[in-house]
Amino acid sequence: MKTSDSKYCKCLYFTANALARKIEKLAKESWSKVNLSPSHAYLLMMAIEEPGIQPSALADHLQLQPSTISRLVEKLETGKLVVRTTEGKITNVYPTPKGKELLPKLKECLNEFYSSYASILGKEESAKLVHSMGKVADKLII
Amino acid sequence: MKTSDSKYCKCLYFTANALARKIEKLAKESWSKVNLSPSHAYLLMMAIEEPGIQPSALADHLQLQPSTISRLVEKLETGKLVVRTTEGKITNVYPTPKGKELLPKLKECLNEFYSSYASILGKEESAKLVHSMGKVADKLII
DNA sequence: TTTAATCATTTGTATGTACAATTATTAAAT
DNA sequence: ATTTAATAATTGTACATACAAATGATTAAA
Repeated sequence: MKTSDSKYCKCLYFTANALARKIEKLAKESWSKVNLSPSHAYLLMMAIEEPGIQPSALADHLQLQPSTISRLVEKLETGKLVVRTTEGKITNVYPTPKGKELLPKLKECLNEFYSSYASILGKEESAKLVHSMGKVADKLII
Repeated sequence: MKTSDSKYCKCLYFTANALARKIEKLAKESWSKVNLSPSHAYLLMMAIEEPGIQPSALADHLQLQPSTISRLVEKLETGKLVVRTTEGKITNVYPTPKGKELLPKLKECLNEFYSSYASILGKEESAKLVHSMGKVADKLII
């Protein structure tokens, strides 16, 4: 059944979640090549591009709760892709060499993901949607 | 930080999920009055409006996996809001009297949720967004 | 009629996410 | 200077969701 045939297709909750789940699935496929979930991959990319980035900044950029960031970093650390150092109350997250090595592949996955949805939705339409979703999300400061 | 200020604000994965999480939060607040998560509430409403509905139909309408439906129904059954009967390979989900009693409150929550986001986003803009998200979700048959 | 395939649903297990509480550190206020 | 408040991050716990495998029932094929 199509999303727009559902009984609740006019509900923002329902539609936003249905869409997010489908996109998540597509993204997971793209990142399966590096054995990372999309969230882990984005976090790792941030740590590579901004070595020493703090969990609070990661939470801001990824729009996730600090506790979630802890868990994500924990897992990447187990996989030896990042390391944490703590001085005082501040923690820094650095990529390991193994993590840095992954960068080209990560970008490949990202591009593959981009083009996979662009080919389905159209480049312009998807960009427009992303923009309007972002605008709406901004207003929902809860 | 705003969603549109994030490093990944142009990524469909990131934006769709950030938006969905924010909406989920808003929805949870609305349904906290009946002590149900939004998904449970929608499922219960469907069971009330279509007594005997099958898990597979629920999965279709709610765009969730059958296993997820099992778990949702399980919990509603524990709370004595629905019951399951099984004949052969087919299961039917019926609301209990206690479940049915909840209907007016459920609709109140739904309306409160609708107006809470309409007041933030505007009635027309939110309707437009829902529509375009639905259209995109339809294309993403994965 | 027996066997195989398909279908509807449920379990086992894992994962990402969040909330609330906690620890540890730094800054502010009296 | 001591107490209080604020900040950064982590843990305990819980939950919605999904995948893969298993169960049980029906239908189709041999």
